[in-house]
Amino acid sequence: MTVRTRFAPSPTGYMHIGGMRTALFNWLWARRNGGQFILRIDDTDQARNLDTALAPILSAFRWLGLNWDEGPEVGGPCGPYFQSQRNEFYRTAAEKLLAEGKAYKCFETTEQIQADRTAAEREQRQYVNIRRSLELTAAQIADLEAQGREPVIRFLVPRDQKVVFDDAVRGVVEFDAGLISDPVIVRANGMPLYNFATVVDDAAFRISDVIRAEEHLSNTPIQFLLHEALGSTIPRFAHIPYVAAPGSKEKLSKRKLEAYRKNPQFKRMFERAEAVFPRIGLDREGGLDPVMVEYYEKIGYLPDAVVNALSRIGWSLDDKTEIMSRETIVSNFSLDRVVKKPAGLDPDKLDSFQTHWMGQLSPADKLAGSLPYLTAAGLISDPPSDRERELAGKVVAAMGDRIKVFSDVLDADYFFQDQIQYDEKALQKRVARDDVPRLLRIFAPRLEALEAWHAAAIEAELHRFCEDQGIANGLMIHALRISTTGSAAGPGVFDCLELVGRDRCLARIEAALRLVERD
RNA sequence: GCCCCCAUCGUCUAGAGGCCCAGGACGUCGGAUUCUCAGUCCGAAAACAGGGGUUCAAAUCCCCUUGGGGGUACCA
Repeated sequence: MTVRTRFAPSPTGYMHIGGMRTALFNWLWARRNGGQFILRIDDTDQARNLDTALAPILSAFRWLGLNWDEGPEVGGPCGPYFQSQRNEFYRTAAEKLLAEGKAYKCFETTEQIQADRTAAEREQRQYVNIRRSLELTAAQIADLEAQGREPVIRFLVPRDQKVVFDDAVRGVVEFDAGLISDPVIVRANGMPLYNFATVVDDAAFRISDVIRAEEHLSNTPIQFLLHEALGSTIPRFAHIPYVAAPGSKEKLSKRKLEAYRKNPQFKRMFERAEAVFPRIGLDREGGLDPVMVEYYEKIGYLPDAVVNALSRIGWSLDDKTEIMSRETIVSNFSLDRVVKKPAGLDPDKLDSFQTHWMGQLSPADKLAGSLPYLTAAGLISDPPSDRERELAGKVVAAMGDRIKVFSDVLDADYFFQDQIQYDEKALQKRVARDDVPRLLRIFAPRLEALEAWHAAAIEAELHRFCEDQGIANGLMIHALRISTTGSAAGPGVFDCLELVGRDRCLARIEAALRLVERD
């Protein structure tokens, strides 16, 4: 049997990182088995603007390279792939169940149901709905309908059964159907409910493996029974652990964002967002926080790093392998190596994957990834001129693995701007000390007189100077770094000087000296 | 309340009765390299939730306790 998996997002705007992990496992399982991965849009509660809510989700899939074989924009033989357009299928299925006596119209009022529930609670037993509507005669039903009472359709759960299925990650799981309330499968307004629409569609799409988060485990007996009632082939189920919030075992939720800020690692991510997004013209509205896939894209993570990190949440290849290419993951992924306990996304570990995959990038790719940040921040023009592009190339090369995420290139803004900000503390520590200002005043003219302006020549000149003066190289090196870049950290100082350019170096040394001497 | 699931270093995990006084990775802490930062390289500390069984032998199997989590909708 061909493996067909699906992921069914609701169009809610941005793509949740936990949901993406579930999608990834579906995608991996399909790819691993040479099957198909299907995207279906669960938009049964309608409303909302579908296009604006769906576009970011599809774009997140594209960014990560999780291509879908059937679904929105690509179509496929089982379409339509929007549940809102599949109503006739649900209606037909519901009518079939009704006709076979496997479902019934329920006229129960919400007040009555509430009362039944309260009674059950009082007796400390599981609430199971009372099937009063089943007692109604045809005449009574006709009467109620004539009164304009709109019934819901409930699935008649065979309560004498035990539902047993072999979950690919949990093993054999057993539920007592006697404890399951008859689920509403069609609302009074005619719209289907999740459990029902899912079953009808999974059958219609010939889904072989339902891989989903474990919060759906308790939906499974209902879906199992529905499949049986409909006479469709029951898919294999695999309930993978949900992605936990940082520092807890709770499900990661976008509603609890404020609490996550207190987690040290997540705090760092939020701070990075605050530092980067305003500079590239993004506000932090719209869910650009570390719970959403878009955050990682906009900060400048590599899809391969994110896929690598996501694949390791609840799954491992063996006892050693951590760094895995997409191909390695695809060819080794298996459901029986998925763990059962919830696991959190570790931002530190993500960063270490990121550092690794960034290191694998060619200079050209690194530049290509960095350029959009430089243009968005207005550091170079859009599109960049040849000169800007050349400078950017050199800067990116000089920055080396200091660029961990593409937006880190913004740390090198001093190569592109005339005006720089001096790091006050560093200035005090490295320039405003001992003899340094005087030495800088003597050294500046020697820089000015240098024949060729490149790193090696500058370095040679500096060494000569330090020897003449009988001082340690470090003294001048630090002073030069701070005064020409404003920053205490960065690429090798001679590269910095070369890239800043002679005129700007001289002007900045002068500016730094004035700042220091003013005190 | 009821149903279901889960439980190994701070974190992600390896471990499916002897290979484990528990292995790897991230993080942390030391040290080396160095003009800073980043990186790289060495090294260290760090875990089987508790209690009962079963067995010659248990992190691994069973039971109980505790703890965590999910579900219990005309949400998905």
